[in-house]
Amino acid sequence: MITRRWGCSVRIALGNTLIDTERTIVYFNCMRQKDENKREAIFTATLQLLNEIGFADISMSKIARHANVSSSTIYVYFENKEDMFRKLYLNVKEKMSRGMGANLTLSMPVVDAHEQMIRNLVDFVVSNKDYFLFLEQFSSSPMIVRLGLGEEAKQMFHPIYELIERGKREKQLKPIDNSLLLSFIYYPVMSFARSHFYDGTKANDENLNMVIRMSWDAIKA
Amino acid sequence: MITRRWGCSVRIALGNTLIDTERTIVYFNCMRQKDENKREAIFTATLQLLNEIGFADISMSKIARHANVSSSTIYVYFENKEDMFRKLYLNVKEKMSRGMGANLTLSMPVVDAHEQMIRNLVDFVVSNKDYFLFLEQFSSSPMIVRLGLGEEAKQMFHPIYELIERGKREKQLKPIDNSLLLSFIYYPVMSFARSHFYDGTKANDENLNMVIRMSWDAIKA
DNA sequence: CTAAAATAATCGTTCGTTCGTTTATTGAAC
DNA sequence: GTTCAATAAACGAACGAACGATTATTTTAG
Repeated sequence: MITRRWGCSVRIALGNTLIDTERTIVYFNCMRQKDENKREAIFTATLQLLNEIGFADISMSKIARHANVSSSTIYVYFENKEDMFRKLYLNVKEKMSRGMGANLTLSMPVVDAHEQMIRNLVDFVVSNKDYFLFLEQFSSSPMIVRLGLGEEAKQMFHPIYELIERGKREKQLKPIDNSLLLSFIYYPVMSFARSHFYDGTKANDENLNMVIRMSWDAIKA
Repeated sequence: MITRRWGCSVRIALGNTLIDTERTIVYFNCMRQKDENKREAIFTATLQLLNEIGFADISMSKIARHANVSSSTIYVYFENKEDMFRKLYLNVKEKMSRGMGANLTLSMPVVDAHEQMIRNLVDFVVSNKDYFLFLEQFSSSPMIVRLGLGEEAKQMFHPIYELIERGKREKQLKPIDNSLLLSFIYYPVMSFARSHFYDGTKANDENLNMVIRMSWDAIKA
């Protein structure tokens, strides 16, 4: 990682102090950079294969073939298979969490924030089918528990929990467990998304407005 | 399957006609019966292992070991791995479907039938954790599509669809897509069940009554 | 030149499945 | 009641293929 070089005169900035030296032994970095496109290619290939053939039939060699890299290259970026799945999940979960919390402010009335959040969720899921299918599959598998990602999973809903807490404080929402409220915000939307992909129930404006109204009817105080 | 025997005199019933013969070659069955306990043991072992290690790490040899049979014995009862998963799914799905439709009559008011159905669902899931976890995992995997069980999956909800159709006819429920109504009946309950198992949100009477009320508020006309 | 990225070749292991043999159960014959 | 022949259940061993991971080597960028 570190290469030794001789005889340079250098100026080093240490905070506000500048140090000039001559004929100093200088150590500096000259490592080859990782190609972040490859990490992304591996992630993308894994997502596509997982949604096509599932955890039962996926393998490192198939992922490598699909990503156009050598299977051993994967081990440059990840410790092992489990580590790759873990990092992929954290990556996708983070995007999903950001997606659902977009354009939300504390100054919005709770009812408007609720509507915005459901629109965010549907937008994100419909335009990121791979992420959605992966999250459904991963969250339903025992892997999420075995990799110790149970708490991470809950963290995904942080934007929803914030909204819920405020809604309860402002007496707009029922004063009940967060998990019960979540059951009527997040999960119906995921079901709606699945219908959109599999049953052809179009996620059109009319249906989306209905989902928003039904969810609100369920959770409002 | 068929054993040949000589010199019997037999009487054969063909509809109403009786045919007597002497010194006829007679073929009849004397095969060893399959031990249905073994089929059940294989199913049970598969369920437990799937919910413990998932589709990624399960194997026929592990299943066999866990079920106390030889791995080759599994192939007496099932054509191959896929066939076993298919039959296991159909088996569990059928039980789930029966469970959710218990004690429902067409003479009940829709609101009461709705309550009964949610109670059925929670009862079934809470007392059949293995079935619940398996159905969640299987339904979220691409296997259900690849095995051509997409239509079978919808059939599971037949009791709910019947209730929904009647509710719409009687103007008790919103006149919207079945899938939207399903999103606020079935899926919140599954979410509730998962909270029960993982988050310790007890599926007590208070919470259950709340889920029933919230679901009804969402779907009522 | 160096060092890490990237790879091809290969490791021992496990996979799903099949094979050949043994075991258990059957109704008929004795 | 005991044997008998017959057949499928049941099994242990073994198959080639593929697995996840490692090693040795080459390529590439600074």
